[in-house]
Amino acid sequence: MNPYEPHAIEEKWQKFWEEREAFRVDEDPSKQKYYLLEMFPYPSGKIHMGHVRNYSIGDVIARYKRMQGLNVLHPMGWDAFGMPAENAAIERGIQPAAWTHENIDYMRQQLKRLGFGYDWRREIATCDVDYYRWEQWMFLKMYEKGLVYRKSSPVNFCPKCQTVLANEQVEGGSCWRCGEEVIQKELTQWFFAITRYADELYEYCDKLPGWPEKVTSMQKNWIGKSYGVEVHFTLEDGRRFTIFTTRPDTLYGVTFMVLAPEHPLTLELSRGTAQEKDVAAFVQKVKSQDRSFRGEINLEKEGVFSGKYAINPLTGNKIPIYVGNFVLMEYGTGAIMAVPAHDQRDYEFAKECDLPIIVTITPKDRLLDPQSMDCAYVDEGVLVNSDRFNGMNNREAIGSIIDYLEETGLGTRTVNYRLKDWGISRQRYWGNPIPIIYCEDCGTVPVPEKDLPVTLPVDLEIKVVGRSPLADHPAFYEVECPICKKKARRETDTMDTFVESSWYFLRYTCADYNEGALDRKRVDYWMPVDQYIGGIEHAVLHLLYSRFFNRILNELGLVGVREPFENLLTQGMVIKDGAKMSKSKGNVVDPNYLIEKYGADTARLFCLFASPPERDLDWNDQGVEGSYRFLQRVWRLVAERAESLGGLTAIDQFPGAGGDEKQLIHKIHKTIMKVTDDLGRFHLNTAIASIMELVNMTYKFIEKGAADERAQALLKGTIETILRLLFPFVPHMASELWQTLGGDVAYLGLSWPAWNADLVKEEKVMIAVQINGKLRDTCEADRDMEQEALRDTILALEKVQRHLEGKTIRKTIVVPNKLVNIVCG
RNA sequence: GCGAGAGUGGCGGAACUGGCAGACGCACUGGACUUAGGAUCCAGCGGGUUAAACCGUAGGGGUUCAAAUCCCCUCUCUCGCACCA
Repeated sequence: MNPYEPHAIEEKWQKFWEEREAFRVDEDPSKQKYYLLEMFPYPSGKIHMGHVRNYSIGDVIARYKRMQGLNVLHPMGWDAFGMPAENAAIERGIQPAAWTHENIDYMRQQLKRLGFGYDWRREIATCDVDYYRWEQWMFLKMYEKGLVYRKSSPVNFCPKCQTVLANEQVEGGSCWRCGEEVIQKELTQWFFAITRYADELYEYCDKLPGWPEKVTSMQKNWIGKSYGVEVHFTLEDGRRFTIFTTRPDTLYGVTFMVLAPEHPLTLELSRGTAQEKDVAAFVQKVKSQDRSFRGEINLEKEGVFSGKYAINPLTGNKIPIYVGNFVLMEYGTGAIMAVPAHDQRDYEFAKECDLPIIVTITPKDRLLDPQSMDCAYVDEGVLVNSDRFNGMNNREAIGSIIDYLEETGLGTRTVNYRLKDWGISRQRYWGNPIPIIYCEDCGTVPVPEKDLPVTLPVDLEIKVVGRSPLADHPAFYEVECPICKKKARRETDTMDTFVESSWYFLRYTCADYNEGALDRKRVDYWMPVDQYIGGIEHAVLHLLYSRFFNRILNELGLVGVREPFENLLTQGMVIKDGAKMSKSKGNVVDPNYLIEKYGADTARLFCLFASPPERDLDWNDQGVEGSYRFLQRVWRLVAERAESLGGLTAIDQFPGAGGDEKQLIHKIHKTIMKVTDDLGRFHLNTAIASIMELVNMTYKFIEKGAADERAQALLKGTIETILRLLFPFVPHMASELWQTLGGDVAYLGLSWPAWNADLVKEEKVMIAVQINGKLRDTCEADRDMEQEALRDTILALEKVQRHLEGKTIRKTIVVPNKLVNIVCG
């Protein structure tokens, strides 16, 4: 017997697949398609365990679906633009392009070494002109439709990365990539009008049954849809200003208003009043505080009187207008009505500034006294001090008051969203150039389609500066205006790299297409993605952007579907010693080391066996040993008897089988059923466990003799089933052993075993015998045995008799083929 | 605070619609084979007991013949959002 030598075997089969283009796939309308996608990696240098896990899961599913006869698209590519390339270039004086392509070459080889089966003809690197040129074209189309616009606004800026970040890319006030504290900066930049799709993106979250609820709920949370009303308050001079509230039921309890420091009225109102200086100073102070400080939850409420009053439209009361640090310009209208009796923040502010409190909702069981309240009353109750609405339940009052406001023209029913438009300008070099030209006479001019692509120059020196290095590269930015032909300046910002990842899955379907961005025919054959697999960290970023982008491309007629990803699987992180693997923690396991020591099959198997895909995987070196041991056990099982089994015709059943043979036949078919079922639900760990059981039983079967030819044929059949079930998980070993047994390997990769339902059922079943719900005995019985007969058998059992002694049977519950419960007392 | 999810042996984890809790693996213990074993094989492995009884799925109640699973309350942990009006 040859010993198990993973390296030689793996190299052999990888070469075999490569030579035959085994994973090449073409559109074939006669076959059912299956588009399986894993999130493409950033080419940072080398593959890490998170990738190994992600892609192992994907590879199992892809191979399994192929074995089931589906036409499987399983592509791979590179999210190749981004800052690490630029940083590496600055540190080492090399070109980002060179650095990136080197990394890609290395990592591609690593993926191949792990035996993942991709259709490499469809490989994409987003930094290639042939990719990003189409994105520029899409930008122009969006520009035509008014879905891209430019505005000046305070933006999140990471001082370390020296660039702008979208709202989604700020995590708790820090940069999502480097963790540096984000500051606010006033910049003019380009925005994608994602808010126009806010409602649809929100509502469709409930129409994505194949997505984990966690993800859709995070997206809904992020979009932050809330129903309310815009209410118009009047200034003393008669001018109106508008606030947004979700609580119109508390309108009669408004005792003051608060404006955000950035609100356009803030400085204006105080002008010429005694408050002018105070307000100006306060606004200055708040502006100087950075965002994370401002967002601090326990930040003390501060504010100053603006010097002016407003009129409550319902009561006619004159109420003071304040400027407060807790009101955000970005949400609603940047101005609020304050109801200290029923809103905790307003309450705190009222206490701070000594403002009156009017109760308008009271609980049923007690009276609220504004003097003695120590916090706002926010629960349900009945309206008081609310004129015609007195006595109503406050929830019902919301609708009635809104109706009244609309009738009288004092307010409008509105829906407000937390989601902001997506700022995509980045002051960096290694990204997709925004195809825009600024001309002194003609203004903002989109690059004409015929002039695309705007190619990113690859011959410039890269330094750390607070703006794109392209801005120091005249050869790039000096252009002539496409309209007037005068000297003009090219936009030097590049696009957020999340733009590239928002449509790469579409380009895979037609990666070689060069007559346009997408070949609709092929896109339509493959889309939507049947199964998407990736990390939870992209729950709102990439996944939300992609849903948005796909809608736009749908409207541009490039894609037929509205939602790009039918089913989503979010795999957990790889944990070691209680923390996510990271260089700083020093708990990284290098996939290369694993491959060298155990081979790719073991690395894959362990990643899949140690825990179910959605959960975090706790890395355990001894567990890897266990997986390795199992594979060796399988190896020995087959290799030791390959010669003697070689000439036999395998069988997985025969009529009249009995004893051990019957048991084994049953186990074969049951295992096929179980593994098939588990793979359908992504329970890869339990699928492996049941294959292990079958292997264990096969060893037992051998141990017991099984010398005659029929038993040997059955043994061969069992082994073949094991190999076919194992193929998606450990394709190299399965192929090698299959071949050792004289099988056609091309066939192995294309045949998922079927089970015989009759053989899954056992003739004898074990019945659990309970007395008063407690297990007292077990008993073998014939399948589907007559209930009366079963009852008699069980009552005759010694242990049962002992427990029944002196008692009367009240009831007997029989669960067919499973359990009998005798109730007595 | 809001939203989502989780809590099962020493560990990773099983148990689809309520029906024998702990599959499979790791670790551990004993044995076999061996000059040797960190290889392999056999046996054991929730607590408890000579054996049983009994106790066990975060804790407490409930529904049910029967609950890890369903309902209510409490606790703990993880994740996301967070002065969102």
